[in-house]
Amino acid sequence: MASIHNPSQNSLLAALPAAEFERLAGELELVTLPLGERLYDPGEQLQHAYFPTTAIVSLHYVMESGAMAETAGVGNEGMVGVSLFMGGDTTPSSAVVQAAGHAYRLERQVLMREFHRAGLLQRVLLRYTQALMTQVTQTAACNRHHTIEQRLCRWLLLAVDRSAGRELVMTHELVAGMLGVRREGVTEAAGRLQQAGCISYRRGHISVLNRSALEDRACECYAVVRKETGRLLSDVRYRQEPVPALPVA
Amino acid sequence: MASIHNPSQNSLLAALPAAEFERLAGELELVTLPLGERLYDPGEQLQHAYFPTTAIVSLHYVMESGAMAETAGVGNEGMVGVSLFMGGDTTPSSAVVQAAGHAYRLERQVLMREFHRAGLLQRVLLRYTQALMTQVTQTAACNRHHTIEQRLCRWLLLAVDRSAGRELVMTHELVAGMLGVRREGVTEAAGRLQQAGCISYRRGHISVLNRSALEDRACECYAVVRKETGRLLSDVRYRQEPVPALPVA
DNA sequence: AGGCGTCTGTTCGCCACCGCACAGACGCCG
DNA sequence: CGGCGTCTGTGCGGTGGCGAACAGACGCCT
Repeated sequence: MASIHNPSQNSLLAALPAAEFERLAGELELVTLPLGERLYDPGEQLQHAYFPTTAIVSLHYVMESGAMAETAGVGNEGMVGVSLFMGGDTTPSSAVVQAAGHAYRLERQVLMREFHRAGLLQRVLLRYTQALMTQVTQTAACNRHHTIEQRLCRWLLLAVDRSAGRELVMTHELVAGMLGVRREGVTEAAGRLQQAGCISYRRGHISVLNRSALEDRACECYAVVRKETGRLLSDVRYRQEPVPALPVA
Repeated sequence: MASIHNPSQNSLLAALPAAEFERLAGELELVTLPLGERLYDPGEQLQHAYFPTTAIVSLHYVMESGAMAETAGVGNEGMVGVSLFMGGDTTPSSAVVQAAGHAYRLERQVLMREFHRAGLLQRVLLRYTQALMTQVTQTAACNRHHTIEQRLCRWLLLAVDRSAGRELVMTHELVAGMLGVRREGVTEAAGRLQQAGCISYRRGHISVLNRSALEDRACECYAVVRKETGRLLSDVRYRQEPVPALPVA
């Protein structure tokens, strides 16, 4: 049963040299992450770091008014819980499972211990944190200057890049939460994209039909995030089986 | 002449134990940063890290369209150039001097060497990076949900917190660039704040008259950033001579 | 003192997005 | 198979912010 799961499905873990990988492998615990599960809440002391393989996790911030906005997403290219090794142990954000799947998790103490060995793991984690920062930065600018439709395209592309297939289990309502907009706004934008043949959807499911058309309608932010993630994690990339790989220089 | 300047005016440097501080002191170069100077541009290989003392630096992102938005500000509580030790050497953002003043800078190689000693400097820098991430995250959410007036209040408060006095040398035009809005929007919002007695301004200068009134009109984001920065840098705080210190738990 | 570049004030039409309200449709579950 | 909860479609008025255009005012510079 566990044979189909392997820590090296996560790019960060896969990037480690054999010795470090082996040392960690014994400590990694495979967990199943159901849709909607909260990995941590604002101000909460983190106990584990998560390395998603098939799951996708969304980092977001909830305002006093209840309004929310996603600041970054994490798939098999990254990890959840960077503040463990950055210090401070908590953040004002929360992390919620956006697509059910699996992840390997590591105890807080184990992660800290390995991080402070100053081996390749440290290097990989810091680089990933830098990529995460880029993503958040881009989201900040994007939120300010781009339309709902552009941001929806960007979000869909980033989401399918992290998925095995091209169908997302996702309602307009949830997407609206991620983008920090009204549900109706998503319905309208999605309707236009469907009419244009970029995507198709039915109650709770969204499929990407035409990647490049979506990329044309997306804002520059998608390409920036993708390119920068590729650059920083060089040989370590997003999972992208059926995807015509962007030439990551 | 140099006697009035001291590296310990920067909180991160001041937080170092004597031994580490001394070792660095010889390598720190005092520089004068004039308004508008660009410390780095997107994609450029960084050569120095900057630890501001009296200067304030703004990190921002410029879109293809030319529109821009600040993602974070750095004063004497922080440093510019975290990507040096995070890896990757470059970022898609740029750093521009927002308020003229001084900073100490460190050669790239020296910073790297000291960072990898894994002493307190590393710890301090990672914690600061975490605080920076909080600031960017908050900006992302704020850009999505708050009005120009609220964001202007937040921005003014963060700016005076980093300044010695309560007057900022700053035009509406520049502020608009930071907030990623039209100049006219800033003029209108500033007009209202002046009428309410929160601030006063004249051509190129803005003075904060009533902090608490500004705080009331600001969005929650100001308090979150300030509190989180205080928490992460515990004994290491924003300069705040005339400011009634927030109880930083 | 005069002149000019920059900064500020104000106005007007326009549009993306909001908040609300409600109709229909899907699909799970008893 | 019928029923109900959730999700999707659509329409309405309201508004914050945009883009453009221009008048006035400040203040530096000669």
